[in-house]
Amino acid sequence: MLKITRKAEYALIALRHLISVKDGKLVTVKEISTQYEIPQELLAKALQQLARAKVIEATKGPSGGYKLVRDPHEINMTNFFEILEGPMGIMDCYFDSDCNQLSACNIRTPINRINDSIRTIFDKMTLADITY
Amino acid sequence: MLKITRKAEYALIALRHLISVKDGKLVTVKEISTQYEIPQELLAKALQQLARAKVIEATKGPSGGYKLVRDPHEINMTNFFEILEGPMGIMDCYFDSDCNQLSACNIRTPINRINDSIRTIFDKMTLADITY
DNA sequence: ATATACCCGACAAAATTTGTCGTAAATAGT
DNA sequence: ACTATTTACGACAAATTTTGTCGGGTATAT
Repeated sequence: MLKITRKAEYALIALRHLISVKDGKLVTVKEISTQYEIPQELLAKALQQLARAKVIEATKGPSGGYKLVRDPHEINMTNFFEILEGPMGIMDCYFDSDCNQLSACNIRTPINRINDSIRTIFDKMTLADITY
Repeated sequence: MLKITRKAEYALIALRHLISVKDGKLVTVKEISTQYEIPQELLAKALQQLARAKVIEATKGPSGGYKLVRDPHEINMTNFFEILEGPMGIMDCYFDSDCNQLSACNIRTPINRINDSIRTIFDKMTLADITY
C-alpha cells in the first residue's frame, strides 16, 4: 500500500530533530530513541546509513553523537528514501530490466509514468520542507 | 520502497487487457493468466475484488468471464489501489489515529503533506490514462 | 583504564506478500 | 439430468520483507 518502512520513518523523525537543534550541537541515538520511544538499535542503523551517505556526521566517544552536515534544502525526499530503502519505484522493473514477462507485459509504460510522477514530487520536496 | 503488490500489478495488466478488448466481449481468468504468464489463482482473486467493487462484472459458466462495466475515465488510481490494497498512505497514522507515540511524533504534518501529494497524483490518473 | 558512543554483521521474530488447494455455486451444452 | 467450464471464496503454506535484538568491534573524552 505504498508504505514507507519504519526505519525510514525513524530516520525522518531523527532528522527533523537534528534540524531543529542548535547548530553544531551533537545528539546521541539514545537521546532520540528515548524522546520519541523508538527502538534504539534500529534507529542506530538508520543513522549509520545516513552517516555513510554523509548527510549527518558522527563523533565517537563520550559527549559524542550526530549532527547534520548538509543544508536541508539540498536533500530531497528521493535522496532520502534511496539512502534508506534503496532504489525507489513502485515496481521492480523500473530498474531491474531482466523480467521474463517483459514481452507480454502491457503496463510497463504506464507504470513508468506513475513512477516518474512520484519521483518528481519527491525530487521537489526537501528535508527543509519537512522541518516546518 | 513504495512498491505496489503483485496482486495490484496483475490486476492492472488484466484491466488494461479488458479495456483493449471489444466491448461486451468476455475474457476468462485463464486466458489472461496464460497470455501474461500470471499465476491463475492470484489473478482470480484480484479480479474477484474488482468484481465486488463493481469495476468489472463476472459471468459464470462455460463461455463466461469478465468484462469492464465502468468507464475507464471514472476509475482513478486511488480507487484502484484502495480496492486492491486497502487504504493508501505511506504511514498508518494517516488513517489509524491510535498511535501511542503521537504526542512525541514530530513528523505527522509533513508526512500528511507527502501523502496528500501522492493522493493528488493518483486521483488525477485514471485507468484510461493507463490504456495508452 | 573506563565509560560512553558510534559501527556493523549476523541472527531471530514478526508481519506481509505470494501462491496453492479444496469446495461451492452458477450456467451452457448435450 | 449430467458434465464441463467458469467464477467465488476461505484456509493454508511458502517465500519474502520488515522489524528488532545481540555480540563484538573501534574511537575518544575524562
